[in-house]
Amino acid sequence: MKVTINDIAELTNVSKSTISRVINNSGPVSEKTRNAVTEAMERLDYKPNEIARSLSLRRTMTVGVVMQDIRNPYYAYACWHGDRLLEKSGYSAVICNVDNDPEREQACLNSMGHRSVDGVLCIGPQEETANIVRAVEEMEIPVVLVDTDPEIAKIDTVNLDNIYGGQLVVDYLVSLGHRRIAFVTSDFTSAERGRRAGYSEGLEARGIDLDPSLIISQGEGQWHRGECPALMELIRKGNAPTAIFASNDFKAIRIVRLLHRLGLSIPDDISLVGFDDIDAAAMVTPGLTTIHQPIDKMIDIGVRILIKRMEGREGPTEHEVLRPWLVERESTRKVR
Amino acid sequence: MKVTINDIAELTNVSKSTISRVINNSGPVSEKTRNAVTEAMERLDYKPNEIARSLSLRRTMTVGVVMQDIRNPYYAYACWHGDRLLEKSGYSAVICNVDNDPEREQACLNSMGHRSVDGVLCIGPQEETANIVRAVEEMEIPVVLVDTDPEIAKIDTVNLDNIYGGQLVVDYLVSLGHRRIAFVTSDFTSAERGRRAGYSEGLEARGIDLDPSLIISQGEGQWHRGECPALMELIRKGNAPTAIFASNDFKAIRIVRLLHRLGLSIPDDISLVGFDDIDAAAMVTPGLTTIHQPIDKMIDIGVRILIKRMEGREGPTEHEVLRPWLVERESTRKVR
DNA sequence: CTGAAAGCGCTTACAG
DNA sequence: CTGAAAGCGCTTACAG
Repeated sequence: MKVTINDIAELTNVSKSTISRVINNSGPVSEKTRNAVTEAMERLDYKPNEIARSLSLRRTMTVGVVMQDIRNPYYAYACWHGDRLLEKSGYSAVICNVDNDPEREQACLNSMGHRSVDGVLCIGPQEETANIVRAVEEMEIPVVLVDTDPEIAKIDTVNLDNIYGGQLVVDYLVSLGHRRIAFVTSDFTSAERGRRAGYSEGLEARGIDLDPSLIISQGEGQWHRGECPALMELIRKGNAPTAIFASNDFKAIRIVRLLHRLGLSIPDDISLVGFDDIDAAAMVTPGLTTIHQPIDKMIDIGVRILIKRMEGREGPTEHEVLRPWLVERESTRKVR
Repeated sequence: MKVTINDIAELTNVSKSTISRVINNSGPVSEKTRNAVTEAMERLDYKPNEIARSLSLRRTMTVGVVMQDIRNPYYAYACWHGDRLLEKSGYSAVICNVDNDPEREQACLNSMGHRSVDGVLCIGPQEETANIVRAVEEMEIPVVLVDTDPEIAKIDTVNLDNIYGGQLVVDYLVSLGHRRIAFVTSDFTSAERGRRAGYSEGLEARGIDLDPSLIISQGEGQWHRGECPALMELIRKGNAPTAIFASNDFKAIRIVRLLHRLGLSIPDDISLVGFDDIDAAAMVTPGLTTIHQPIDKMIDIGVRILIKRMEGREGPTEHEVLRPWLVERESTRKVR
């Protein structure tokens, strides 16, 4: 039923070699036959079968995008941006969601091989990076990693300077007079661990002793449920910090809710700083002071590298590291 | 470089017909040759080329998912859920983002034809439905629409009863003693228009005259910028409603911010109800009372219909309409 | 149980 | 400028 190149050949009495030439604008074709063919294609509403094309050309012009969790708006945005860039360069994206599950990630990477994508872009942090490294090494197609760093020299990566970001937060809070600054996290990803390192180093640089009771780490499950018993305990005992640094905005927003229930006001009683600058950070009340992670720039660079590799350009492995910056909103103020 | 079925044939001295049989478990193969083939495949780490397979079989086992805006967390969730279901049935999803742009949507639908997906699932409301209808009619593959209703009898659709949802809100607010209930919207999609109709009908059913000054409609651009001058004006003039019904949670969250700036408290000064029950509705402070739209169920049904169609089962066009329900949180209270 | 052959819908040297 | 032929990597009647 679907019209093929043969139908056009039959209708126009032109060989499919020539028709292929007009479709792809490859090789010389006389004006006359070109017109005839073009007209026939329009008349029959002919569209080349991309599958057949891919098989012949041995390239599919699609790239696989593997996402840890597309439900996370931050990565959904990254995905959106990547898709747009790829499309501009004539590629289309096949998005594969792996839900932070290393097994599904492995399966996904495998199927990317089967489905014959021309390259793979992995977006988002993962707890475990061993499997991705193994998978990448087995692939014959280029892979670039954005916002996840297995620290393997031969894989192209684009990352944020999380340590610097952590320091920024501490510097800023200290400049507002805060000295009792809590850090809340899950230490789930290397990004969070970097932010924690920045927190420690920032305090040290300012000559503030690190109080271990102010570092609160709990599983992602608890965060999802919106609980943080350790922090509640601290406050109940009268040891409340004057400021809280949350390892990401998602956790910061949870904290807003918890403090509100306790009758504490942000920023009057406690200042709060997040990390990432997700959309919700600006929408929430009070607006969240946070560290802006330029995910769009990171994706820009990642896509650029990937396209370069897919076009066969070799060159040394790239490891880009971008610097974040602070966005001041309404959740922080000078300590009383 | 990539190992093909021919390499296996050569290595095992078995014809590729037979090898294909063991790969697909189609037709009889002796235990002995099956073992030999399986072993060879493992040894060479052979993976069938899905592109070639698709070309032969004339089905790709992929479905196109067209999203109006994947950055919208609500639809990102829908997409995630759909992807998961499809995967369970052996399909993989190609997600295509169209950014509420009818032209990009058209292009996307066209390219879906090229890329030879086996079916298309469209998720999310669109302002204009004429083009999708046209495109769908030209397609030789099944298409089902979720949460968008062009009101065309021959396209399968799954939708929410938005009118009923709007009535639910009014009933609930009236039961709390509210009579001055504002409705804020953009009237952008048919869903919003349905909610508005429910609002009007709900008021009428309760014998409350509709006050046109309490219906505030403004473009999505203004909502994005977080402005709502008409509402501000109303309040400044002392004509504040006692409750506000926002056509979706996104707008409700904007309202929270605006009222907060005015020094008004939710729910003490004004009650607020949203629509959709996005994740943020539960995370925000105060927790947002809203109408739960069971998008996962809607996707379930949509995918089920689509798979049925892709498997060739005909049957009458389906138009499912689901009922939403109210989720009470902290943004509403009895009128003083 | 197994294999040779044709076919899926394209592209691309090669020869004319 | 144009066409016949081979090939991309699979599947599937058909014959044995």
